[in-house]
Amino acid sequence: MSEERRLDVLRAIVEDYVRTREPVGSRILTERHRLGVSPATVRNDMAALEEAGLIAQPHTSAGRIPTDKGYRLFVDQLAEVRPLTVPQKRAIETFLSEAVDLDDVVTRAGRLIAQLTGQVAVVQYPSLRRSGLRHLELVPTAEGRLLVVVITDTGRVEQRFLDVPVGMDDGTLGELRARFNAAAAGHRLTEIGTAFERVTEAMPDEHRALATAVAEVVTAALGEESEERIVLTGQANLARSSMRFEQGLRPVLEALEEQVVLLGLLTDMTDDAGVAVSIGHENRLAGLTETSVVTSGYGSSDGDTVAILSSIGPTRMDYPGTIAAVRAVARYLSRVLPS
Amino acid sequence: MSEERRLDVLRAIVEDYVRTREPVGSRILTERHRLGVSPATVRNDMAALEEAGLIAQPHTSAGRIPTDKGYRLFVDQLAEVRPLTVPQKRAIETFLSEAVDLDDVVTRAGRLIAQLTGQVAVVQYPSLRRSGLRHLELVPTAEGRLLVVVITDTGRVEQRFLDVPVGMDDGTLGELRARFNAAAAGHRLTEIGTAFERVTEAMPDEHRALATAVAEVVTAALGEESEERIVLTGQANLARSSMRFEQGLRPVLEALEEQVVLLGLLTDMTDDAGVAVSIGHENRLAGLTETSVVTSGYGSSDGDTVAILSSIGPTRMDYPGTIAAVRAVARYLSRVLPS
DNA sequence: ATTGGCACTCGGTTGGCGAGAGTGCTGGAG
DNA sequence: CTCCAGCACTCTCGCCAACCGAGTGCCAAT
Repeated sequence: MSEERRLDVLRAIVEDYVRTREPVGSRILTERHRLGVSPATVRNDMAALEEAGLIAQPHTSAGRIPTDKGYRLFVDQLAEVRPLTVPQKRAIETFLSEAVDLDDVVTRAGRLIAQLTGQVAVVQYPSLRRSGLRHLELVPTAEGRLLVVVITDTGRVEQRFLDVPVGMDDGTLGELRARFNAAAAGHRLTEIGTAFERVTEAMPDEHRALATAVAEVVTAALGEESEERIVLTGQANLARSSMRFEQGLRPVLEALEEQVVLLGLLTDMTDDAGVAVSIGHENRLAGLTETSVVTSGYGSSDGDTVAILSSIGPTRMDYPGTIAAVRAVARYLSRVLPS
Repeated sequence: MSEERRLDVLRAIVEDYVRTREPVGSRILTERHRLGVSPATVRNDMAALEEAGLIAQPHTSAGRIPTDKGYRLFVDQLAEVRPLTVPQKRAIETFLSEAVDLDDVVTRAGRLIAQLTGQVAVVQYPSLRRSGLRHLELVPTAEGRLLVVVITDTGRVEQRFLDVPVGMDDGTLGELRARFNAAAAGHRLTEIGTAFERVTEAMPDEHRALATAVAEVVTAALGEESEERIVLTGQANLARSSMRFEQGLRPVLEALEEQVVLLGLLTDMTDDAGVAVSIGHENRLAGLTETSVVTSGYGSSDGDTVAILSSIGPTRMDYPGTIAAVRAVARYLSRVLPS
């Protein structure tokens, strides 16, 4: 009983089941896959695979379907990488390069993933905490309010209002702006706290209060976990006939709306290098036990990960295709990101 | 055969059907609604209502359900306004007032609507074209690129990159910024084109090219239809057991993802005054023929509509409750919006 | 105009039956 | 030791018939 053929059988089962979404039996398998052996032999292999927990049968007299564990083995060892077609690559490139600002880049990336994979796409905005500061702007508004605008080198713009008790003139403001910008230039947003401290200390007494207030607002705004934003696209794909979830799609949609939790999941599973896959019950989120998640980090061209993008679909998904699409978009995105 | 009682019957049918989501028959009706007449009489009224196209029966021996036309009559004449409870109002107020910036306001408004109505919420960002300009910022980035940041009085921030062929010094940039800001102060974004023209004409020759380029980018960016952004929340509500669509929810989800078309629909149906309702086939969008849309404009406290928010659910929805929720959120939103 | 009575219609459910698909097992061949 | 053909067994699915109940429409009586 060759070990190798058993894996061939598993691969054949996964591929067939993904394509037809019907449990696959021994006869069909031998007809469609030139395994060179008879159905009876395949049945023996199947029994072994089932014993190992890699496949299961929905009911006694039905074919087999892969288990989560089976998919895992398939993804790790059996799946053949299938690069995107040239037209697909070109489509990604042109569609992304047409984007006019960061919002546009992120939503377009989402559409792209949703379209290429036929599944749900999740794209995170470049994380503030992993970005650098490009520019800090202070805009006085009518009454005693100050608008603080932070522009990162990944293109994000954040704004906060600040109530300033004392009046201030444009000169002070200009100086403040210049000093802060000089102090922060090139630093990661997480590191500017100390740089700002030096600035505030150097300010003349009468303006020190204002300076500390600004510094506080900026660091507070950028430290907030809640400011991690994501974009969701392609939910309509979940309702396609090809996706039937045992539990219905309610739990899935609900899980997707818990953006904070969802983002946590994605962050945890993404290691810096390349694409990560989480299958079925490997997802700690209850609503996603019938789905698999394929994610990749993306970032500036120097390889730093500043955000995550991913595709979510049923465990019975086209893993090679999805992985290829996610990887490709992540790469192009890294190239296109303002840096 | 009193006309008035016939309408009572219609109202009773709508209310019962909305609550139980089951076709309602003559017996049940008399039991639950103290109409003071017997089932047989109700049957006669029902026959008349059906003749008038206000109700229908799914199959011969089932109760009646309202038609789109029936809902329309109900909404226009029969529905009793039901104000929100005090706790609900308070919840709206506190939840919205906790928002830290415009993004936050819009997403919170969406969550609120989705939660209050148990349906899908659509919230449009304040339209650029109907906003005023608060501040224009020019930020030079490393190479010969200029980042143009536009801040509106509704709190939106838009940004565009601009390639500038010639070198430029901070002084020129500062002057340009000052002039543009002075010229645009207080104007609607749609009107700043002419104001900008005067600025560019007044510039010395060597900087005129740069000035026109900036003016062009700003007006182009703000004129784009595509820059109308919306936020969608509560899709998970569509999958609740209480919502069964004949055609499944695929067409609904698809319609919701066509953001441009959807926004067009909402814009068309919103008249400046108050809440508008569009029922079933009144929606021109094919995917939304089984749904009803309740929208309201919102804007700054002076009553101008700068954006739209709405709730979308099955035609069999709680109209009074939905209308009340949409109206309330729109009002609070108008108060909270920076102005 | 309203009402009680009555025959009728039709969808939904239940139970039984047969066909088909797939399995596990066993015994024999290479 | 591996492979394979044959066979009995199991279980789902689709079909059909029968039945039940809810609800209607109509009519005659008040």
